[in-house]
Amino acid sequence: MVEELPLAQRPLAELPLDSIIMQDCVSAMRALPAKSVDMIFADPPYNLQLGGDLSRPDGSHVDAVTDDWDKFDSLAAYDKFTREWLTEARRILKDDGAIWVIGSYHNIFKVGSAIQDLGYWILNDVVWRKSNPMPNFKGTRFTNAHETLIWASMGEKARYTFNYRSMKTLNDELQMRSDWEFPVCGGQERLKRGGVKVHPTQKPEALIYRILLACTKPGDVVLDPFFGTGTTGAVAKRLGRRWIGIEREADYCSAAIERIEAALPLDESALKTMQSPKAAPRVAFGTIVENGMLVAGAVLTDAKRRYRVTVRADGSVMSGDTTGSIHKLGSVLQGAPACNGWTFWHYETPEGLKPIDDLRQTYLLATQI
Amino acid sequence: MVEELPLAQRPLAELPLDSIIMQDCVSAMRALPAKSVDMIFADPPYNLQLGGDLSRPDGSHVDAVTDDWDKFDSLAAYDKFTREWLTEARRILKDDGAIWVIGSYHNIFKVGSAIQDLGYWILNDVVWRKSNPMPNFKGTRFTNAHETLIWASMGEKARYTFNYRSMKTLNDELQMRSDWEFPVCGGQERLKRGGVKVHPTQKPEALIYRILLACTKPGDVVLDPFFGTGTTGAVAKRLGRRWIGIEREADYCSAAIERIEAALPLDESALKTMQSPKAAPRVAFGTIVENGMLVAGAVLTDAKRRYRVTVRADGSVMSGDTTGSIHKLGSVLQGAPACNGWTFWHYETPEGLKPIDDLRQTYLLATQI
DNA sequence: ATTTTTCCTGAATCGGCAA
DNA sequence: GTTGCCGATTCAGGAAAAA
Repeated sequence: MVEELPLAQRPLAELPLDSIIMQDCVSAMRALPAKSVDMIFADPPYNLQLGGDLSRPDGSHVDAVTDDWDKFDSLAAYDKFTREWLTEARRILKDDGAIWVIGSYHNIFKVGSAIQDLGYWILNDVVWRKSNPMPNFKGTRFTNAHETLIWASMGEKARYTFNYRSMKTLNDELQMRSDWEFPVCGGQERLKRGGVKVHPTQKPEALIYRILLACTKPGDVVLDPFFGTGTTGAVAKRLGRRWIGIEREADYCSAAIERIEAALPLDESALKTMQSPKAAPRVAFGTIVENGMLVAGAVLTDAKRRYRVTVRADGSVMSGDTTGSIHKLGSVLQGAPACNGWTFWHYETPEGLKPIDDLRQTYLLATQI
Repeated sequence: MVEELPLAQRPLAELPLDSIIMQDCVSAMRALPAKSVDMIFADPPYNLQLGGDLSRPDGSHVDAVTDDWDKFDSLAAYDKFTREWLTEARRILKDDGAIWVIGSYHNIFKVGSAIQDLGYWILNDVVWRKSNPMPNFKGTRFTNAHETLIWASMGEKARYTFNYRSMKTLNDELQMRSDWEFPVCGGQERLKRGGVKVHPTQKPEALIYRILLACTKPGDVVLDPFFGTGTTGAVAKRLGRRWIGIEREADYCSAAIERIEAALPLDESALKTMQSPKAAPRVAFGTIVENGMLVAGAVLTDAKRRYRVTVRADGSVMSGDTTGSIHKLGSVLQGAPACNGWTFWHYETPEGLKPIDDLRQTYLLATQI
C-alpha cells in the first residue's frame, strides 16, 4: 500500500495550475504544497497612507488609491502582514526558486528588510523608471518617478534561474542593467469597465514580461499572491509558463479570467498597448518582440528567401541549432564577417516581404515625438 | 545670575563648524547639542558581505571594498548599529531638519526600515543611476547600475526645506525626478595617494551638490557622520553652507582637510542666481485697481470665458451676489478647493484675453528697480 | 479623411501663516 | 489645536473632439 507522501513531496500535479484562488492571500498560500513553485511575483499593497484630497493645478481631482485593501492600522501591522505572507511564500517556493516583489518607498524598505530577515538572499534591486509618471502637483518634493523591485533567491548558497543571454540579447548585446524604463499602464492595455479603471494599480505587461523572461524557464510555475487583474497570468500564458493567482476581490478575479482567456499571441494592436522607452536612440530587436510587434515563433527570411530564422521570445533568432542575434545569424548563415540584421531580415506581410527595419522605424515613430 | 541653558537650547556657536571630529560616529554625535543641525547627509558602511575575490574576464583583479569598517558580525549587528546612529542623528537634527542616507540593496532596506520605525517621515527615495557602472563580470545577475538614497523629514507634519525652483531650473524647466544620472567618481575628482585611491567608495561631488542645493539654505549646517574623504565638506564649502564631519580614520581625515582647503567657494552672486527667485513681494489685487491698471466695473473672465466677475473699487470681485477675493471667486465658481486668481482670471485687450498676472508683473517692474 | 487642438489621467504619504 | 484666507502648483501620452 502506498503511503501518503509528506507535504513537501506532493506532486506538482496537485497545484491548481492556470487558475485563480479567490481567497485571502495568506490562507490560500497555506493550502499550497511546500517547495512546489518556481517563482513568486508579488505586488502587495503599498500602505500609502494618503492625506486629504489632492488637486491638480488646473483644479481637477486626482484619483488616488483609496481602496480598503491598502489600509493598515499601523506601520507595525503592515510589517506583520508582510512577514506573514513572505514566510508562506518561502515555504511554497522550491529550493532553487526565486521571489520578485515590487513596491514604492512607502513599503519597499519594510519588504526588503523582512526578506533579508527571513533568510532570502537579495540578488538585485531593480528600478522601474516611469517614462510618464504623475508629476508632483504641489511642487513640494521630487517627482516620484520610479518604483523598486527586489529579486531574491532562497538563500546565500541557493541556485536560481537567470537567463543571462536572453537579457543581453534583449538589451542589444549589452548587459541588462538594474534600471528599466517603461511607461505606466494606460491606453488599450489598461482594463476598464464602463470607462472606469478596474484596478487602481495595474502593472504594465512589459515589466512582468522581462521578469518572467529573465528568471523562469518555459513550463515553470509562477505564483502571484496579489493577482489583481491578472497581468502575471496573461504574460505567463504568452510566454508559455504556468501560473497560479491568488486574489480576494471577485471583481478583479472576473476581469482577470476574461483577460487571460483573451490573451493571444500579440497582433498589431499590441503596438499601441505597450509603448516603451523613448530615450534610447538605439533599438534592440528584443524591444520589438517585447512590444509584440513580432511574436516569438515568427519566421524571418532574407529578401530572396534563401535563408530563414525563427524569432525567439528574448529577441534572439534561431536556425537549426544555431542561435544568436539578428546580426550574428545573418553573418553566420551567409558566411560573411558581419551583417546588419535590421536590413537583411524580412517579415511576411499582406503586401509582401518587408525589412524588419520598418518595424524599428515604426517603433521609433511611435515612441519618439 | 544666568542659569546654564538646557542642552536643547545651547547656542549654535558651540558646534564645531567647518571641522572634522576624528572619532567613532555614535560617540561623536552624542557630544553634539540637540536640535542643532539643519541636515545630515550619511553614507554609512554598506555591509557588503562579499564572498571570495572577484576577477574580471581578462583575469585582472577587482579591487573590492574589504575594509574593516564594512564588516559586521551579522545582519542583526548591522541593524543595531544602524538604529544607534539614526537615533543620535534624530536627536541632533532641528525640528525642521532633514536627513539623506545613501546605500545599496545590501543595506538600504535596513536603513529605510529603521528610518520609518524611528519616526522620520520619508519624503522621497531617489535613485542614483550610474552612467558607467561596473559590469557584472560573472553574468549571473543584472548589472548593479544604481544606488538608492532616502530623504526624510523629522516627522509626518514636520517642515523641511525644498528649493523647488532651483531643482526645476537645474532640470531645464521640468520638475526634478526621483532618478538622477551621474557617472561614478573617477578621473581628476578621485582622490589618490601614490596612484592608489584613498577611499574605496568616494561619492561624486555632483550628487552631493544636488542634494545640498535642493534641501539646504545658504549658511545651513550640514553634518556628515561618515565623512570619509570629505565630499560633503568640499561641496558645502562651495555652496556657502557650514559643515561638520565625523570620521574615525586618520588617513581619510587628512585627505579630507587637504581637499576642503583647496575647494573654492562660489561667490555670493553665483549662489544667488541658483536660489529660487525670492518670492516676489506680494501685490494685492486692490493695488492694481488703486493704480488704475484696471478700473472698478471692469469684467474679468477665465481663459475660456466660462466664468465672469466684475471688479469692485476695493479690489474684491463680484459674481451675482457672491463677492470675495480673486482667488476665492475662482475657487467658488469652479467648485474647486483652491484657485490662483492671478493666473485664472483674464482681462480683455486689443490682442485678446490676457491673465491679470501680467498686470502684476508690469506693476512689479514699474515699482522695483 | 486628415490634421490640429483639447481633454483626460497615472500607487501621491503634495502649504503657510495669522488670528 | 483650529479655522480661514492667500496664492503657489503639472508631465507625458493616448484618446476624443474639433477644424
